[in-house]
Amino acid sequence: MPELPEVETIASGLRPQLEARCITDATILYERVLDGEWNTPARFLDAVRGRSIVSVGRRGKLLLLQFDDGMGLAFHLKMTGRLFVYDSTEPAHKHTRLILTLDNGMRLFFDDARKFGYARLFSSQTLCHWSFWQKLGLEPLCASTESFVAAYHGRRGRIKSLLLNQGIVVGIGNIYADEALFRAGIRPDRQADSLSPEQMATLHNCVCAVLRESIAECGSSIRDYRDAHGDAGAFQNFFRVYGRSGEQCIQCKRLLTTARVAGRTTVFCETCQL
DNA sequence: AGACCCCTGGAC
DNA sequence: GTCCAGGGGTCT
Repeated sequence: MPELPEVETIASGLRPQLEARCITDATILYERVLDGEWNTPARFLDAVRGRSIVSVGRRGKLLLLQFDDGMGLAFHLKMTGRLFVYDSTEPAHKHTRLILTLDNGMRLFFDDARKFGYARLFSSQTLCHWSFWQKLGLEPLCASTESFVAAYHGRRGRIKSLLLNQGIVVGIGNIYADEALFRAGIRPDRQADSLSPEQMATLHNCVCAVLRESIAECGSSIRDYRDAHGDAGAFQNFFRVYGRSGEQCIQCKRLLTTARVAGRTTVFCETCQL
């Protein structure tokens, strides 16, 4: 699934196609794609028709369409969600769950093979009752190193599971957790409270570096991810550990180790990461 | 911290 | 068939 760089890439691609457009209609092909207070087709349709999109943004791994009156629509793509804009001739695909029709005749498709993703309408009122939203942590690329280090201070548990915790810092998933920890020379199973502030500062630098480099490559395409134009990203060609279990460490040439950390497959180098 | 759960599809 | 997958929620 899309992590921060992938959602950022999708937002960049959708922006010119959606900004200043009006939503004239919606087609719900899978009812459970709707989340939140407007989670029935009737409520959703009634609330979304006629809204104009003033901006396309991202918060953590959520893609946001902001309307003009404090309302908005949030998409969580989870593992296999995709967003594309097509012209009116494009038929719904096998995994299309939601279609928004625009005032220029184009249509925004939300496709999601595994049905984990959702679309959630929100208003400034309802946003405060959405606990996932309320709990979201720091944006890593906006946070100062001091605030990043402070956010993890006093937290217990393995560092990788804390990196995956969206309540502390947002946007990091399984790929970028492993890649950042390798760059920082930190084992994924290290207890976070055993790391020095200097090591945590290094980790912040590595998190930012890997996220920025991935954004520059339009994200990582392993299986399902495609940007808003249907194109694959290229950052998978630059992975140092993710998906390379059993291959040689690029630094020390020893074989990379695979483990299960925080319930996720984890690849790291036992020599280079301490 | 772990074990499930939500689902589907691809690799083997 | 079995196992795996860019996420996150809940329950023990």
